Amino acid sequence: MIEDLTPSHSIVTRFAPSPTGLLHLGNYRTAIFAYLYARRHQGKFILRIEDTDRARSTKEYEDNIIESLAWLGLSYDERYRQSEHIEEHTKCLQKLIDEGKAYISEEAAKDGSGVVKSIVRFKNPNKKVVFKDEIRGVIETDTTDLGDFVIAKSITEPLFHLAVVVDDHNEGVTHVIRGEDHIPNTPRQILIAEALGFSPPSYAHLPLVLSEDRTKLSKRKGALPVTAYRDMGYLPEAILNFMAFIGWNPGGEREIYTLAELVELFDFEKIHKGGAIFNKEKLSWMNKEHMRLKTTEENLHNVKKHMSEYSDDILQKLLPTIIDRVSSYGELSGIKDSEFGFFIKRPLVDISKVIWKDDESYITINHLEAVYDILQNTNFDTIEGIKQAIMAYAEIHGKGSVLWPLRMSLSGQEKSVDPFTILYVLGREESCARISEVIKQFTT
RNA sequence: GGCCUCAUCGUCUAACGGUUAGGACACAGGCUUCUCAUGCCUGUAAUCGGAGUUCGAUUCUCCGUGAGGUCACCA
Repeated sequence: MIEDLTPSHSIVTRFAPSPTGLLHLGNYRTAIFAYLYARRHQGKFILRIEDTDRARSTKEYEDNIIESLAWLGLSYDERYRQSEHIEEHTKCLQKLIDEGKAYISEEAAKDGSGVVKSIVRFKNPNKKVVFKDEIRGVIETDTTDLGDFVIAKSITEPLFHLAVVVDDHNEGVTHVIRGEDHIPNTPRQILIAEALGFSPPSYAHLPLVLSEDRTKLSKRKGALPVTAYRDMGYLPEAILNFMAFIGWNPGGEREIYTLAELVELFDFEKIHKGGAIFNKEKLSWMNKEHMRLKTTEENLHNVKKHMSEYSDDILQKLLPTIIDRVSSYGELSGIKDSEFGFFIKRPLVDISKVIWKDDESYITINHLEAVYDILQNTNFDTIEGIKQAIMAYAEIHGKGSVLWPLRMSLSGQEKSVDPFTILYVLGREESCARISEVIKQFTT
């Protein structure tokens, strides 16, 4: 299941989510960038499930992360749970204590239970920490006001900062790519790394994905999990393309790229520093662009999932029209009845609406009968052929006068797909049946 | 509030000292059209402010202002 895809591992990046809730799209953008950077340099991409908070981590959330990454097509070379490395963490913790760089402190638990716990605090050397961020340049912090921060709940219960530093080092992570909200954490982690004798990795802090109000995107601001987009019928290619373009751009005016192309072009230099708002309208547009890039087979497959009651024959013939009318496959569930329902269910036609503008009803009947006759000798193999046959007549007698009644008779709707497509999809038999039905209504 | 980070159309962005500041989304108008939807064309719209540096600043520096992030025995 876990496969090693790459021969050279000079660059190692990781995505380190915490399975304590459903991760939203913004969280996954970090994974996209880490993936892109690793693949760009034929490096290694690791998925590390950060479950040191055992109480809040669940298998369900972990599975969702794995599922989401798989759907997006972000393959990793290694996967593990941080909890599997607790021995390593404890070893490092002990080393720090032995060397006087950390100490055990007996303190009352913060949960108010009154229990006294032996937490481990890091002995802050109170120095200035300077690191060069790949995106932001030199960042300098005086760590004095951090105090002796807690690095473990107990010797066997490591906390975030310690676990991250030890794991990144042991896994040979060369580039820590994460959100800007981690900048304040970086000095602490560098301090721990130095105390352990590790040379810290490079850091690249990404600009945040923002909600409409310009604050960090979050679930309560309406951010959805990746799997929700999957279920709404979005294309992973579009999600990838769109998210990669929030805060990054290869330059130039082209906007639609495949994952492979993004890998080719990815580069820290072009990453923005400022946060960017997640714009779902543009995501819709981009999704539609990617739908257009899909093969007929792929689109048919995806459309079927949302229009299961339609026959393969209808779907196949109607596909271009269907794709034109939605920007995600999921939208089909909402519009299929009103837009396409008449294809599978013969409509009730209100003959008062079949007449074009001020035409006399006998004119409408004549046109309908004429079209009916034309259809008898028309080849139904292509829309174009049908159109030519009908238009030869309609051009002479007035397009509206002929086409409107035709379309109304076929669809029963004032607004619908054009009559030629309807004819093509319905076929001669059903089309003529509907036309003669309307003629019959007029004459009785 | 302390510390940190950031700043081009409403939004996503291009421009790495010299452009009528370009593109896309959205919006508005028009064309195509039997209707709807597509498609095509056009338009509205931005360099936060102030000092420098420079022959010349969106671009470099500083100061403001504004915005965001972060200050857990979460990650």
